[in-house]
Amino acid sequence: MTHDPDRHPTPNTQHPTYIPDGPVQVILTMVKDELIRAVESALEDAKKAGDIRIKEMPEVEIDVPRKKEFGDYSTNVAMVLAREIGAPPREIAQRIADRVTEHNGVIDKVQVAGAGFINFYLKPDWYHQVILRIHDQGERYGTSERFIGQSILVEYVSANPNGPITVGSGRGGAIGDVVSNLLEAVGYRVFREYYINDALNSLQMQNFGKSLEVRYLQLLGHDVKMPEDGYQGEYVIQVAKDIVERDGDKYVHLPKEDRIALFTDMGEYAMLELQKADLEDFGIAFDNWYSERTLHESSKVTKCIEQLKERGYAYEKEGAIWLRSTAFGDDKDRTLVRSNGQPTYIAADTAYHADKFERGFNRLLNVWGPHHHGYIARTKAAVAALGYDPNRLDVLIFQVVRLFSGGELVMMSKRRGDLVPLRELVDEVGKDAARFFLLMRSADSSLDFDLELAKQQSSENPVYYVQYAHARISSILRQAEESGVPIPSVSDVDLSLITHPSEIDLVKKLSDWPGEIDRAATAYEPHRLTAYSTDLAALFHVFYRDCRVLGESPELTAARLVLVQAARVVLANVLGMMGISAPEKM
RNA sequence: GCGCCUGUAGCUCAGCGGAUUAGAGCAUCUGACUUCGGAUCAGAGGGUCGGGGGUUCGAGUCCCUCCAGGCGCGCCA
Repeated sequence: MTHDPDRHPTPNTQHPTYIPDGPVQVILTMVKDELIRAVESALEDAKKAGDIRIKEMPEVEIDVPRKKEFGDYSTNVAMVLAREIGAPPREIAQRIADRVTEHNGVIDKVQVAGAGFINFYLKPDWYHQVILRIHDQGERYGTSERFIGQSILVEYVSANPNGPITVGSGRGGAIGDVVSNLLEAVGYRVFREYYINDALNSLQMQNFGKSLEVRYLQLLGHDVKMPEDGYQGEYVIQVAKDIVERDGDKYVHLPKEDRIALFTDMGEYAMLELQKADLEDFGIAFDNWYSERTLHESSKVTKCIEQLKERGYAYEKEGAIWLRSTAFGDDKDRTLVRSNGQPTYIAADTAYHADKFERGFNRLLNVWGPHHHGYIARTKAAVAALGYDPNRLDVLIFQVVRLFSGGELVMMSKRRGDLVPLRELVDEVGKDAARFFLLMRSADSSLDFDLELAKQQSSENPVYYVQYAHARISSILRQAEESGVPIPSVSDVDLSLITHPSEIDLVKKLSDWPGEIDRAATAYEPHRLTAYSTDLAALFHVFYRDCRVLGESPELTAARLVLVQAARVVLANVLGMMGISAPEKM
């Protein structure tokens, strides 16, 4: 078994890198920046003229208003300044608005509204720029170079190698995978890693080895009983069967201790293979599988403890060695080495995090399951005790998954819903639906997975709804080509024919994509993508109802084909970012 | 007892560092197909944003407190 840590991060070859070749202007940012500059210039002019008396320039924020009657963008800067100036916000807003237009070419109209908002209406040709850009950038559209030159190691799933990947871990997998995609899209070099909790002294692993050993002996007719806390799962018997089939009874006569050690090893190997396959069929692949055991074997754990002692953050008490994590805000100090001489999980995890930093990553992200929030403080403390800035480590905790079928909570015997094997879920609803549903809620919320809905092939099922939009677009483009209408080149098309409100709404949504990526990536919020994808699909369907593409005048058909093409690009990009297929036919 | 997460429409949930009249899907009711995929679309009803204080010109959003639910608090991992 080879899961030696790869000491040097290598470029990720298994996933597309979203790093663009040349400088990329993010559209949303571009327009926002222009508007910010326009407002700032207006403010400075007003200040010079004595219209507005302020000491320092405020930070100008540009928002997308909730309602489109309020324009394309708006700012609340006048309300922010109201207190300092001591004048009504609307009056200040008017003074700024009067000076804004002369500073910017994309603004069509400026309006003061509400409590003192300045609403901006953009010139229509700005939307044409969006379409041009999407065609120009294709699958790179939406990516940015914001974090170019930075690297991040994302650790996720990291289950014990003693069973199949569960639905709960699957949620972590989907989140980790898509967050990784997002981080790549904003310029990070991303390294995806699975930490194998395979320490030999771990009770879980020993217990697993014993259970496998018992199943093996039972299959060979020996009268041995499973330990009460043993692993009852069917898969343990299957692994034992495989061993009997391959090796027969050759382990029966070994000393019991040796036999258990051997079966722990063989079991782990089998489970890692199983887990890799489970994850692969779920669309997840790692750059590296990092074995906890190797940390002990290479004495990195020992060295790490020595280092902590030297730094004064590890001490001996009652025959054990403790981490002084309270020095960094943890509730209590934590045991690093038990009085029987065996290092704890935390000791290994500390060494592991040190190793991650030593490998040269700028940032670390751990995607952890619901039961690990208590470990954030101690892990950060350990990192800080070793002299690393704990702010370079982020931990994303996600909540439990519950499976529902026909309104009933699914229980597997006595097991919780999130202990159902991921494979069973994927077999039942498919990879695309499984991923979409597991991504659908914010990580902070527990997730109720509706199996019936996920299987449904109707618009009620969001993943079908979104994929249907993509298939529908593909169908239009296909039909255009079949009927001899060539897909025009953007430069040959008169985009000023794109004027219908449904067309404009669609384009505006397309223009949001770079901003959506940026926010979802920097806040580690992959669930935003599911919402964005359904919004985009909905706007396409509205457009489809209102605007015919084929059979209009050649010029209008050409313009709409270009728009439809752009929608397809973005829809495919969103689905691709989520690891979900974008079918041309369904 | 301490810590983390959650509490928004009948249900499942969005609501970004506070801001113009709180949103979506489902469910309910009413509508739309001789033409590009009806696996679609339109309209209607439905909310004291768990309660109470506070900060603010302005709070679902920030602070405090209480209540309810989930999950953690090991010389287990």
